[in-house]
Amino acid sequence: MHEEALAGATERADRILDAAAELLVRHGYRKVTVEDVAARARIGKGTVYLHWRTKRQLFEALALREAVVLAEELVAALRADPATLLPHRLLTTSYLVVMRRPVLRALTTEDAPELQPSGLDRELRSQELLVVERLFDLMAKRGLFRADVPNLRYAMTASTAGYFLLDRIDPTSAELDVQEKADALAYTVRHAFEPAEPPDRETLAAVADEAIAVMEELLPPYLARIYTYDRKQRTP
Amino acid sequence: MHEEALAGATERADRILDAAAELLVRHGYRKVTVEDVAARARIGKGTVYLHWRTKRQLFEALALREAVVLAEELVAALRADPATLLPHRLLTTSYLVVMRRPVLRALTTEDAPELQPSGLDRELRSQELLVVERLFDLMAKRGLFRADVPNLRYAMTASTAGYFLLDRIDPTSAELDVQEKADALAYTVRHAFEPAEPPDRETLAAVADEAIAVMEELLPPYLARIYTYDRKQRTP
DNA sequence: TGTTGACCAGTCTTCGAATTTGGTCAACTA
DNA sequence: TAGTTGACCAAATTCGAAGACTGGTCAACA
Repeated sequence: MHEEALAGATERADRILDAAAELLVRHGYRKVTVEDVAARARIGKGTVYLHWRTKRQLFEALALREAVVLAEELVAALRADPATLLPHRLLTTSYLVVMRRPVLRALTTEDAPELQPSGLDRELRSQELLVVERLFDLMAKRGLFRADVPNLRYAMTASTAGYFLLDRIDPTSAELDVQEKADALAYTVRHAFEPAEPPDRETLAAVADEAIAVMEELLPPYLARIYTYDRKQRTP
Repeated sequence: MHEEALAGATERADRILDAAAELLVRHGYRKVTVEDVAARARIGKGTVYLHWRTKRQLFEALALREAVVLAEELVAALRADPATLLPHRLLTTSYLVVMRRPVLRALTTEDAPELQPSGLDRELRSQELLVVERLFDLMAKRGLFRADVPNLRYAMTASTAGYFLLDRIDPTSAELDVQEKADALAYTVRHAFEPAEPPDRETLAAVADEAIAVMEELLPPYLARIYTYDRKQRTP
């Protein structure tokens, strides 16, 4: 790929990722072959390997692209209304985005251990963890969480996980529609972890800006990871 | 088995179930053979089939026996202190019992689809569901839950499930010890679903009695199912 | 009457062959 | 010459049949 074609290159990368996405939701990680993806993107198999070193990195790139979309949606929502930063709103927004995007849904629903974040290299992973950590700290410090929650991180994760995972286990939960579940989630988070009085408008706006900044810090390395050929990294 | 030996019979059933329990926690449902269980109980394999029609029913009996223990522990706790009926206390008590009893822990942790409640026959299952339903209604009606929770059942299930399932998925959560997790669970349920003011002592005691009655209704059919040979039922 | 283990049919495991697939690279094209 | 490709290879996966195992039965036994 020569300089001039770089734009076209990430364009092609996107086409490949589109193909991978389509096939992933239809057949699941295991049953999708690199050749299928290449064929669907109307390119040769070798060309796929000009973008990523392994099948796994290809699908990790797909997962990252979806993560970026999620982050961008959150940022957009925060810009439109800083009150989106309230934990229950942030959570339900995320929940709805995940459940409405087939790929994200497949990634959380289908347990493809190959695609779990553990597959990512340490730098990026720790960066991501750091962001979550920083967001939590930021929000906690600015009074978006009640101060006395024991093991806040764990409590949030555990209380929230069920909403994402339950349909996998208990078919009963399929009866409710996504919006109802989102409402239940919102209610739970709101009452379990938020203070009675939300912060006033100004601080909310200020913290939202900080949060946006933190999240946007994450995007460049993610984008780099998606579209830049990585000569070293080779997740084994 | 003649009349006189009936006591001895359930005694033997218990010995078999003990053997099954031991082997279940060690090797998991799949790897345990009926012959192993019989050998460990120092009886012939055929004898196992004098108690239950299938391997599956044997292990369902084991699961039921554990459920009975759980119910009894709850009843005991309720008798000792009616305030145990407060949702956050009821939940954490259950959680701690489950996590501290290897068999219950294995049954919830290890996903042996054969042992999921779905395996039980409709009558008993619906009876069990009915009990949960009735407990929920009872508690809701008497003010143990806040009145405005949307989809209370689902919200409770989803918010709670993560605490039982998370270690399976996210090894990070293994860092906290059981008591800390139980505390987090208690906090969450307490704030998410309970009213600011708990019911007064008297009504609490009264409702606890009702709850005990409801739960104890469940025990006889369970016990029957565990120890009575069932000539018809044959879960396919 | 109560117990058992030999026995049977169906299932699961094994393991080597055959096929598929991830990944490479020499040849090809524009 | 930069960029692309599909034939090619080794490794992994699937397939299939032989064999082993296990759930469940029941005639024989205690």
